[in-house]
Amino acid sequence: MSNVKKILIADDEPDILEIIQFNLQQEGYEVFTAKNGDEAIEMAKKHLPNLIILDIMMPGKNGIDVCNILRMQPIFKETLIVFLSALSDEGTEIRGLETGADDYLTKPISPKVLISKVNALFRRLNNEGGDLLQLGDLKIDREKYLINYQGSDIVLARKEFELLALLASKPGKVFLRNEILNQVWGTEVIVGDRTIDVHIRKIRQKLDLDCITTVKGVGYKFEL
Amino acid sequence: MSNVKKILIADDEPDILEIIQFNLQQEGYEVFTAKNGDEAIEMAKKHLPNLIILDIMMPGKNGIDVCNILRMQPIFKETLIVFLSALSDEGTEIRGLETGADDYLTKPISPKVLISKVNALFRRLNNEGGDLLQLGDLKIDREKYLINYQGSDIVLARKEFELLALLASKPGKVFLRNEILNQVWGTEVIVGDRTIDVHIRKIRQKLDLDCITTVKGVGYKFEL
DNA sequence: TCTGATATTATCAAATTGTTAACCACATGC
DNA sequence: GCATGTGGTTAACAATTTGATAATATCAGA
Repeated sequence: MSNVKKILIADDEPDILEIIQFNLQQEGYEVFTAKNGDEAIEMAKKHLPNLIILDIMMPGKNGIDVCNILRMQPIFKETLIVFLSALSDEGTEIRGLETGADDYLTKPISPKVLISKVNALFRRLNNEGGDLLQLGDLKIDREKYLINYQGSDIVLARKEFELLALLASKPGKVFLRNEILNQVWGTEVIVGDRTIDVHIRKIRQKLDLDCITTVKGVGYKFEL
Repeated sequence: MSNVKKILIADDEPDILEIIQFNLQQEGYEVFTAKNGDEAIEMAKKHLPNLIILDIMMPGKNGIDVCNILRMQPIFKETLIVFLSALSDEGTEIRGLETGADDYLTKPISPKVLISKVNALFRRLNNEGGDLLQLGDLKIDREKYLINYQGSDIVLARKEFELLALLASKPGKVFLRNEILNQVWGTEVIVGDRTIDVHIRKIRQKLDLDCITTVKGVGYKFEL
């Protein structure tokens, strides 16, 4: 996962949208916004955020609808989703959580508390990877930007490193080309598809270990 | 992680302790209780619960102290910790979350909501498995894009995989040719009917398992 | 048996990826 | 300022795989 976490906020009140956006940006997150449910789904598909904050009551599709729709797609299974609602109704809260949300927050909420909650959510998500991956003979140190295979260090360029680190973060999982582009290159930059191939090739070359498998028409995966 | 989740609740009010314990037990969790901070730490070490619910204000060590002490030990790094407090003070909540807690709940809280929250926390922790269908000897791993039959992996091309995954998603259900076209090929693309047959054939060939039944004039269905 | 539907096979077109070389931007050291 | 090296991207072409279709064979039910 790239360093900067992406957060999508969906709310029909521009003021709230702006306040939350500002505060989360201050905290170092990359923030996207949506004014309604449909826009939220569109933005989610486009930017593949790590966390989505959904207002429940929005014109058109409401937050719970959006959550349901997203959760049906495998690519959003891991995505953190929290509701942010003025409704402190017990039934709604339960329904929200059972839809597959990770938390249910009620308005009004102070920016500081919101940030604490967001940080807490990410803290746990991050822990799954850790800064040092060890996979058989292969060690990947994200902090020191170092690869070590069978005791000897291997120098990878930054993109190569990030690409390998991403794939290795979930061995076996197939990363779609889209996912890779979003995580390694970010949503801003647009690069061609061949670019990924070339980097994959370089990694395969430097690690003569045959650990990256092509899944044609889908993406790549890491496997020892 | 074992099947039955263990939960430790620490609160100095016996009534609350009992209500929560009862409700969580009803939900199928194994519940331990502690009446104060020291007891909480002792029970945590003894039973290694998956989730600890801590009251903030307790005689002796308060909840935040307990959280701090536990989080220092590697063995409790993965343990879910949530605070449950009558203090809705913003500063305390932030401090609690920054201590390394996963959530901060405020009393009074309805048992149903509490259970929803607890379930939500466990849901994410469990997700390590990813999404895979298991049908007898046949495993379909959508994340790893892999078919495994009786222990050996089978490689399917994308359309083949998607087609099989679709049929297998509802064993027994007959999928009309139209449905299949819509789900696998999308509404945009127009392909002939024979195309489906050919893909079905390839799947049948690769899995020598006879699991796809033709329903003449209607469609196909998956059955073991 | 006849007929409509599906299975099979071979074939071709299209899509996807691998590979190499070249290019540009940028930093470094002379 | 100027050569040099590195990293990242792209273009161009080769190699490969996949997907779709047509043609033919086969099957099941009326």
